Amino acid sequence: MSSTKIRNMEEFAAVSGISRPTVSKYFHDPGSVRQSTRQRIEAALERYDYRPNIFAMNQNRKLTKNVGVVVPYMVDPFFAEIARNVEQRCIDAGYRPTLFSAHGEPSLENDILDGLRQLKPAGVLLAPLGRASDRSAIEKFCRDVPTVLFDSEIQGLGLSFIGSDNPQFSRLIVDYLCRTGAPPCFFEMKTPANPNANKRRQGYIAAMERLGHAPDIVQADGEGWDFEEIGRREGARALAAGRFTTDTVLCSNDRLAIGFLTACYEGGLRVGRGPDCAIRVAGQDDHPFARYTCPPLTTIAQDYDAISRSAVESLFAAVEGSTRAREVRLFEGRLVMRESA
Amino acid sequence: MSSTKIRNMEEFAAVSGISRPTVSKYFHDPGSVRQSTRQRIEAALERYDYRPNIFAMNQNRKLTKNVGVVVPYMVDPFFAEIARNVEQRCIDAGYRPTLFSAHGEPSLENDILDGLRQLKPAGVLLAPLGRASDRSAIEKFCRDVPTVLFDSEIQGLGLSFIGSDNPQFSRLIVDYLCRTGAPPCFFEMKTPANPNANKRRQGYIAAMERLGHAPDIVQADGEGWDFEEIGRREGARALAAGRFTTDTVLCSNDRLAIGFLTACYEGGLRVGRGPDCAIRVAGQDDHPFARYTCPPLTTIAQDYDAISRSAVESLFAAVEGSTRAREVRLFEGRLVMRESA
DNA sequence: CCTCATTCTTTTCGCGCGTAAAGTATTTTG
DNA sequence: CAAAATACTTTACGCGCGAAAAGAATGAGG
Repeated sequence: MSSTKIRNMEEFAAVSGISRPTVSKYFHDPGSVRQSTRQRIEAALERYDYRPNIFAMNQNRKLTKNVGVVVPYMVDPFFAEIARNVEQRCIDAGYRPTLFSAHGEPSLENDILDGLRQLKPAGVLLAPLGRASDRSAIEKFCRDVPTVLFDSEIQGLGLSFIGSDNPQFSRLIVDYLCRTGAPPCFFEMKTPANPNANKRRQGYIAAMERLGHAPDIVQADGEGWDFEEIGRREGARALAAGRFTTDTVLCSNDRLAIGFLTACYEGGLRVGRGPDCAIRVAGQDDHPFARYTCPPLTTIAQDYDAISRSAVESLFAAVEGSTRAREVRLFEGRLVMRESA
Repeated sequence: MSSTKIRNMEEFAAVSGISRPTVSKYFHDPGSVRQSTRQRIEAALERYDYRPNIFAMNQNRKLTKNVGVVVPYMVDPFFAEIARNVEQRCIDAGYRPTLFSAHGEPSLENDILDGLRQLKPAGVLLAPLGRASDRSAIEKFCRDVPTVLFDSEIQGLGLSFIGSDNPQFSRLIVDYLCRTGAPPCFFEMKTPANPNANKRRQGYIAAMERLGHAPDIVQADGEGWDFEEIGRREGARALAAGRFTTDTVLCSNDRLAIGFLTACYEGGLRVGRGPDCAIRVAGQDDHPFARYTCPPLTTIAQDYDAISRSAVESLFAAVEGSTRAREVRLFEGRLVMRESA
C-alpha cells in the first residue's frame, strides 16, 4: 500500500495508467472493460486504497446501487431475521442495502418512504405495516420507486408480492391438530395488524368445515404491535370467562401464542399433549423463540429463505430490465411439531 | 401545493424571492437567517415541496448530518429496542441515523465501519461485538470518525463509553436471591461474546464472598450469538451431570436464562419460588421476552432509556463542539421480581 | 495485409450544492 | 440621525463524478 493519498478518480486514473472515463466505467461494471485494463486497474487498487466518492456517484447516476429494506417492527425477531437475510442477498448482488423499521407507527413508515425517495434507490423491499399503512402514500411511492412488497400484501401495489400461503398454514395445522386430538378453536386479535391474520382465520374456518367441525373463534381486544402482551392479557381473560370450548387453541401467530402460553402458566394450566395436560396450544410462523417456550411451541414454519430469496430476485429482475406483470408468489409452510400440541 | 416542479435550489430560491446562498444557509440552520426571510422561505416550502438534494449537500459539506448506529446482533430484541430508542433521539436532534447490524460476524462489523466511513458521518454510535471485534480496525475508525461506544466496552476507544454497571447488576440479584433462598450458582458461557459477562461474573463472586458464601460457576461450551440454544443444550447437560449444587441458578444474561428455562422444562424441573418448585432461575438484562417466559423471569432491568439518551447526548456534545476527555458512564440496573426466582 | 468492430483516450459539459468575496440593503445602537 | 453591525445579493468557483461525442488505438476475422 503506497503512502500517497489518492484524492479522486482523476488521480487514481493517473496512477493506474488508465483514463478517468474508463476507470469510471470499471467501477460501474468491472466486466465492461477489457481484461488487460481491468488487471491494471485492480493492480492499482492493490497499491492505493481508493474508492469512488459515493455522493458524487449517486448525484450523477440516474440509478444508484442503493436498496431500501423496510420492515414494520424490528423488535420482532422474525423481521430482524428476514431483514438480515434480505440484506445479505442485496450485498451479494452488489447493492447497498439500508435497513429501516417503522416501529409499528404509520407516520414513521411514511417518513421512511419520504426519506428513501431522496436516496434515489434502485429499488425497495417493503414489508408494510399492513392495515395501518397509508395506502395512498405507498401507492405514490411505488409509482416513483421500483418496490417489491413482502410479508404483508397491499392489494395491487408494488412490482410483486412475496409472502406465505397463509390459508395453507392454517389448513396444515388444523389437520394436524384434528388428527391428534380435539378440533382447535382459533385465538386472534380482533383488529389484527396485517391482512395475513384474516387469511389465516379464513383458512382455519375452511379447514374446520372441510373436516366437519364447527369453527370457533376467540377474539382479543387490543391494538398495536405488542402481541405478546395482548395474548397474555386477553388470553387470561378468555380463559377466566370460560371462552374456550375445547382443549386445543390455535393462535393466529406465534407471538400471540407466546403470550397465551404465559396466560396458561399463570392460570395454572399445564400445556402439552401428554395425558396430564389441560390444554394444547399451537402457533403459526416459527418465530425464532418458538423453540424456547415452555413447552416448546408447535407451529407452522414460514419459509424465510424462499421468501427473502424470491423477493430479492423479483426486485433485481425488475430493476435490471425485464418488466414483467405484477406477480404474487406465496410459499407453503412446514409443520414443526414440538411439545405444546 | 403548486404544480410547477422545483428542480433545484436555484429555482426554489427564485420562487421564494430569496437568493440561493441565503436559502442554502437556511437549510443548513434555519435559525441563522432573519425571522422575516425565514418566514418567506417557509411560505415557499408550503407551496412547493422542494428538498435539497442530499447527495449534492453531503458532497460539499465537510460534515454531514449522517449518524451511524451499529449493533452487534439485531435479531436480539434487546438491541433492536435500544437501536430504536437511539434512532429516534437522533432524528429528534435533526440527524439522519442509519441502522446497521453486524449479525454476530466480525468481518461484517469491519465492512460496516468501512462503508460508514464513506458516508462521512457526523458521528457513530457503536455497540461492538465485543471479544470478537477487530480492535485495531475499530481503533482506526475511531480516529477518523467521532464514535461513542455503548453496551460493550473496548478499553480506551471512542469518545466515551455508555453502558450498564454490570457488577452492580450481579450484586443486586445475588443479594435478592440470598435473601429469599439458597445462594445462587452462576451459569455463563465459557467464552462469552462480550466483556459484560466477565464483569458480571466478577460481580457475582464479590457479592457471594461479601455474604460469606462460596461462589460456584458453571460454564457452558459454545461459541457465537445463539445464546438460547447454548443455554438450553449446555444447561440440560449440566443438569444431567448434577453440576448444579444449589437449587438457585443465576444466569449471566436473560437469553441464556431463556434457554436454560427450556432445559429445565424438558428435564421435568418445576421452576419458581413456590414450595413445589425444584429450582429457581434468574437472569440479567430484562430482555423484552423475559416477561413472557414460563415462569416469567426474575431479572435485573437495564436502563435502556438512560443508556440511549446518554449515548446520544455524549455524541452530539462532542460533535457540536465541546471536546471533553473520554468518559465512562455506567447506569444501575433495577431488580424486576417475577415468578422464576 | 486490410477491414471493421471494440475498446480506449481526450475533451467537454453538467449535476446540485457549499462556500467565499465583495458589494448593497436593512436593522440596530448610541 | 449618523455610524456600526448585521443580513442579504451577486458573482464566481469548486467538489468528484457521470455521460456523451469524436478520434485514436487495439484486436479479431477474412
